[in-house]
Amino acid sequence: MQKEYNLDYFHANGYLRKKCKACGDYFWTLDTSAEFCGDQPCVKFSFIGDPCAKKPMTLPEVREAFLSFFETKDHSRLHYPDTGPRCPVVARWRSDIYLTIASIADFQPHVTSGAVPPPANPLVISQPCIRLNDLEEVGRSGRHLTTFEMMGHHAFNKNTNEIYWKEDTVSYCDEFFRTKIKIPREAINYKEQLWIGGGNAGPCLEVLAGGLEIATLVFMNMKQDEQGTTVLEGTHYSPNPLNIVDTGYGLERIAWYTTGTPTVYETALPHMVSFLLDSLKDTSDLSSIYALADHTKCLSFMLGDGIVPSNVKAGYLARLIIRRSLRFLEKLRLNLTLQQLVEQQLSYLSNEFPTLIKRKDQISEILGIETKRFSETLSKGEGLIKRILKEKQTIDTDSLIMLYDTHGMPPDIVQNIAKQDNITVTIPKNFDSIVAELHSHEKPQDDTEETPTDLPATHALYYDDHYTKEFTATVVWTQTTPRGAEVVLDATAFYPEGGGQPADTGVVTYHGKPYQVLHVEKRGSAIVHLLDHPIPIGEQVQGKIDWDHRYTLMKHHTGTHVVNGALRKLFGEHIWQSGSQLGLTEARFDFSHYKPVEDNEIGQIQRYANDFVKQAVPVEKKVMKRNDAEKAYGFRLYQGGVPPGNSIRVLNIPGIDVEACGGTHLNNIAEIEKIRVLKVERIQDGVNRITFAAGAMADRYQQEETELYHRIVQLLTPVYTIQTHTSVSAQLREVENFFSVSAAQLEKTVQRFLQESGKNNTTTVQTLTDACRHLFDEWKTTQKQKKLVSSDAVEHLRHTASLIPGTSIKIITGTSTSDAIAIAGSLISEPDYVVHIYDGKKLVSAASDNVDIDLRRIAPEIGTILGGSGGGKPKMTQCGGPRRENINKALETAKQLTITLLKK
RNA sequence: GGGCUGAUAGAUCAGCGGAAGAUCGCCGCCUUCGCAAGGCGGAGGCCGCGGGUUCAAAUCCCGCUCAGUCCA
Repeated sequence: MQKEYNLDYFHANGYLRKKCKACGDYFWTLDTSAEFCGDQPCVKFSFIGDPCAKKPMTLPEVREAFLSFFETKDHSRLHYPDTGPRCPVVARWRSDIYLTIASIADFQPHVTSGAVPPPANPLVISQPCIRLNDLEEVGRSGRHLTTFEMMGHHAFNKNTNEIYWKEDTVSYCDEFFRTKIKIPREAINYKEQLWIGGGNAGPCLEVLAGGLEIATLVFMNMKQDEQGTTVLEGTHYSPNPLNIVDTGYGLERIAWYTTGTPTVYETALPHMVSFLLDSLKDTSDLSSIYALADHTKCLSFMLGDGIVPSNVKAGYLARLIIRRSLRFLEKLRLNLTLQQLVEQQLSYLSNEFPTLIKRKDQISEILGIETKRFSETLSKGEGLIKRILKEKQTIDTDSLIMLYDTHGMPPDIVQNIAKQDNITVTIPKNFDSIVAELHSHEKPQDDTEETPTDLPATHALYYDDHYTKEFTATVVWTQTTPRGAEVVLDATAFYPEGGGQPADTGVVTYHGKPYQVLHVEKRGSAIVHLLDHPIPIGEQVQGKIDWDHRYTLMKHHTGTHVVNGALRKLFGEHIWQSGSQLGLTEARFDFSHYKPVEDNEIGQIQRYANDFVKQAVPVEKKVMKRNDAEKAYGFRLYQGGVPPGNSIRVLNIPGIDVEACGGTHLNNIAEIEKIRVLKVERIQDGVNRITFAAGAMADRYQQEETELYHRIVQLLTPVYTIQTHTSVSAQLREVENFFSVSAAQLEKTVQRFLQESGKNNTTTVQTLTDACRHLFDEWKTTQKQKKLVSSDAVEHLRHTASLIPGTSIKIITGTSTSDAIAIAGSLISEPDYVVHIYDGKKLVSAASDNVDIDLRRIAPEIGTILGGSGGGKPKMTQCGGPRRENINKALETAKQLTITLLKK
């Protein structure tokens, strides 16, 4: 490895290779007396209060110095449509991470693997990054930040085309720090290290000054490979097709080095720190102030770049930061809301990052919602804690874990609440690992790896023309499986299942005989047709897809993009696809949004979508170079996932929606005809699902809905005269809500309420909704009356009482039309009674409080006579069974058994 | 995506196979010059929806819906 670092540049400039006395690692230095590598913990910070740089610099000054310096060295700056010179902090172009954690992350995995050429080469960028790994240290350590900018100059070298490699990289670094930041050469050491991360590895030099790592120069030349011959930390690596210069210059750290402030926070977050200090009476808790200054910046980027708080994925991370911030706010007793602080932060960031403040209103709304939600969670949790304390007098580890894992109560908050009752709660040291252990049994989801096949590739005719219905092709491969004959053709118009679009159906004709296409799927670059009958290799066949089937799917697919556009128009740029499934009768589209969709918004979505359809916008379908597409449309392209490869299919509906999409689509959105929203529901925190139908299917739903409406009106007609019949769907929704049932159960439910209410007079009302409300009230009244005991009936039964000889106890057996429990209860409110009452459904036995009897000893026997059984409490039992004809015998037996029981 | 909770009065919850409860809030009366407090009384429940088991389900079992929360 040593030769990896043996650079001409070091030798030519008089650098010495030394071994650190503390850690034993090697480093290059001009300082002949240097004994230590210059990294922590081998040395302490030496620049605080005593910066070696000539003058303090601000973040924008350092950033611009860096970018323009590398521009003079032929590096290009980048530009994206949404975010300008940077990528978003939410890594939309990657499926393996949620947040952008390094400048090189912008180019992984496609550029670094060599599949896609870099957007420029070499290039320079200052990329805002978010890392939550050392969250606990933020504010406390004086140097950790969740949000920072990693400045990088990157060169992607192919063997044939080397831009530059180690020598230039070190030379640029030296020149940049010497001339732009004005750090004396002697103050900087270069430490030899190995860099491993994200499936790549390579030698690297850490650039150290004053005990601070101000840059890392990585020479990424290896990739993870089981066949590889290089073994690093137990993993095999082989040479990467590209030699990548991956540098990371810490913007905040470099600036900090020039200012020498007590912590990095005064330099990285100068305005916010002083704003907080000015707003506080007690400024002693500096670490909380720093953390809050940091977290509000983190939130500005997260929410500004469109993350919607949620209990999953990136949204969960946003919520984590929101809740941590709220607790710091509480701890500091700051008289401001989180909303106000983030607004403040946004105003500080607005010059450097103008896109963030555009979303200010939504960010504020989100923070308002989240603040309220957290306080609700806490107050619920507080009640729970109080109850546990009441019961157990203490909170053991199990409860502590339960409170956190199930109810989101952080242990230190539990501790504080218990303290109010003078109860000490100890948090076990391994609390975090206990929580981790709880979740460790989950199996990691195995990504469905495509089994590599050597099937012959199929030419996809549906991409040549999305409207291809018939074609001629040759069988190039076949095999028979239990589910049918698998056939690969040299070309096909049959669309294989994928991207939420179901497979095409239809027939393949061979020798004049049509064979059903049962399923179509993609396997590698081959498209496999599942037929009900085999066809030999080499034969020519005619394919014909079921056009009705496909055309409906196309309407739904293009419709989905239009609905996405409508949602974005109504709600804003944070709308992002989180799932999509097309069907024949309907399509559903899941999207991020920070609150449930309100009823009146459903109509608005539908109106926007249909307005778009009326505009008859032609749909552009084109294959684009990935870089060109990203440059033109931004990362919004990747709503439906990130396709691999250098070329991607872009579906652009100008002014409405543009996405990378592999599906088949209409030529003009007018062909959608119409869109009807069927349902909007919240499927997850922060995610809503909209279900809609397009074209003829929309009509069908409308018709079904109207029919349902009229059937219900018909049901109600005998007792309700409904005068107006408008907004049928809205009314049905309202009524479904009111009875808390789904549309499928609505009829049944209305019928049930009609029957149970026993209503027989006619009432005139305005609408169906009014009728249902009225019916419900009637039903309630009836239910109450059933429970009411008629005093006449009670008195009548009381007159039939007979005294049990030799006792003061009176016995009553009889039947009643109202609830036997109520009647019996009323009879035994006076002392000395034992009663057996039957109401047609059950036989209730009950005894007055003063009667010494255990009725449970006879209840099963009485029940048996009725063909069932019975039981209950000593002085109140119930029994029954299907054989109602035996009731007289049962009552008589009850009487006899009671007498026997009492005589004992 | 995977767990774990929960759904009962307007609110917070108890009950966890045998007459739907408590506390707060609400209404009325008593007390007071008036208010608060106190005393007495009252109204207010499809026990989330749909099935199943049982003589009997708020309670047990299975779906569904909604909500909360943790992890990646």
